[in-house]
Amino acid sequence: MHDVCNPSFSEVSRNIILELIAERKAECSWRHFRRAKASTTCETVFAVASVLRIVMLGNVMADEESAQLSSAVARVGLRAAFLDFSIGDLEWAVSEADLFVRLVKALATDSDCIGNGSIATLTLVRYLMAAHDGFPLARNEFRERKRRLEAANGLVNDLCQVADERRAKLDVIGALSCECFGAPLLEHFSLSESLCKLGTPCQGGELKQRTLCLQALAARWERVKKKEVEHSVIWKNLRKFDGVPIEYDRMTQLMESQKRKAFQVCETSPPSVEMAPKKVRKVITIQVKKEIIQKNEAGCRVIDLAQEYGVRHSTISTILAQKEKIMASSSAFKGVACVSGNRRASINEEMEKLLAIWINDRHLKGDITPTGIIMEKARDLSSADEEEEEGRQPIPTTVIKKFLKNWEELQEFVNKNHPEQAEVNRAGDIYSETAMRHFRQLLKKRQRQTTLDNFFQVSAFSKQQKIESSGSVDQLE
DNA sequence: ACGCTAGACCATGCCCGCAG
DNA sequence: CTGCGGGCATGGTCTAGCGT
Repeated sequence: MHDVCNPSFSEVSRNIILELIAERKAECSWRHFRRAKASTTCETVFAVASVLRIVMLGNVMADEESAQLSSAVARVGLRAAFLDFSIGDLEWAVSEADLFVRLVKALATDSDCIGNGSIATLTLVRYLMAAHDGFPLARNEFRERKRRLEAANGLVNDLCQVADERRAKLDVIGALSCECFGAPLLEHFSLSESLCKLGTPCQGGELKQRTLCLQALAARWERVKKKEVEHSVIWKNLRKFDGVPIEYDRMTQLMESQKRKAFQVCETSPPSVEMAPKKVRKVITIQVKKEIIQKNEAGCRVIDLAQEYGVRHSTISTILAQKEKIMASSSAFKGVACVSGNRRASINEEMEKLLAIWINDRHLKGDITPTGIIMEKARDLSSADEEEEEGRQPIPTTVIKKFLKNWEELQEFVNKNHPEQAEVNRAGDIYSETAMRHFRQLLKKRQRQTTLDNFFQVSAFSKQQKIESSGSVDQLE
């Protein structure tokens, strides 16, 4: 660790830093930087300068960049590499050099800069920001995160294979940017604009103006992000990746699942928070539930069943609590994954049974039943069920017919004799639509059901006849 | 097509009773 | 007291239905 009192430091490091930032013509950043150098260490100053270079030039991990950095280190006689600076020094430097941090933040959120940069860039900036925001990371943790983020870089490449390359990469980097800064990526803000707005000397009211500019940019991002579903998908998955590695297939599956949802508010929790893998809700079918109930009745313990079926013990308890309901229910279609608990299930079960009987009957007759006809039949049966669902006393068909006839007569009478026919017609149409339609449909359904019943009776009768006739033939033989 | 809502139900965490 | 089995309350997720 070198002391700042080293008389040669100021001039040498200033030159180096100016050299480093010359490419981007951001000399002004030195002025910000200078405020922090007075009592800090050489290593810290150099480290911050290195970060500045990384942020501005993009990819520190390239061999060429590393060589330049080593050269710079050699020239000022510092042994410290940029990854080896002390966290205490960095914290101090960052807290003192708030303007510098703002600059780094602004530059690092620029899409051109980040887009050309590496994950390592973000890692280092993240390190800066973590220290600045009060979440200092232990060195080992920092390195572990760096390792993970580099692995995440591989994930970026995978994503690029399944999505638009630049888009996906920017999305991931944007997500990483969120994670690094707790602030979003300003993806449409070019580097030159950043430098123009933020790279000039920051003094007095101008600083305030620039702060407002940053806030405006943040607001701009807020508008952009709401339209970007993929951002949240990749963001969330990157968070998961940073916590617990997830398989690529699993991730794409999650992406498909989450694309259906609206964009959720970008999370801004501290970067050290690790996310658990997204849980997947399993659906236990009626068949499986029945198996569970039967095994339990045979003496199998709840805990064993839970282990066997890979569910929580309380889930088994819940199933057992609903034992009667589950056992009473049935799926007319063997092998069909009839989802238990679906609120439509109970309504549909009866309909399924009737439908199965009907289809079986047609199969026995050698008919091939088209899907459309099956669906139509299902609708009919379902309608009949709904009528019973109401729980009211069924209205006799004759009463409905009489009622409808009376209504038609009433309409006819009013139309003939009322002075304001237009108004009456309008009111009559509304009433007919809202009240009378129900009874007309009810009558129609019953007529269909009667036809079906007749059909079943005829079928059953013909089958019975067939059986009897074949039996008599057997007897004769 | 999309968003909202209600209902169903699995997952989680906490609590209680019981046996050793 | 401790560990285990089971129940209960609550939250999260999914799906169907409905309105716009």
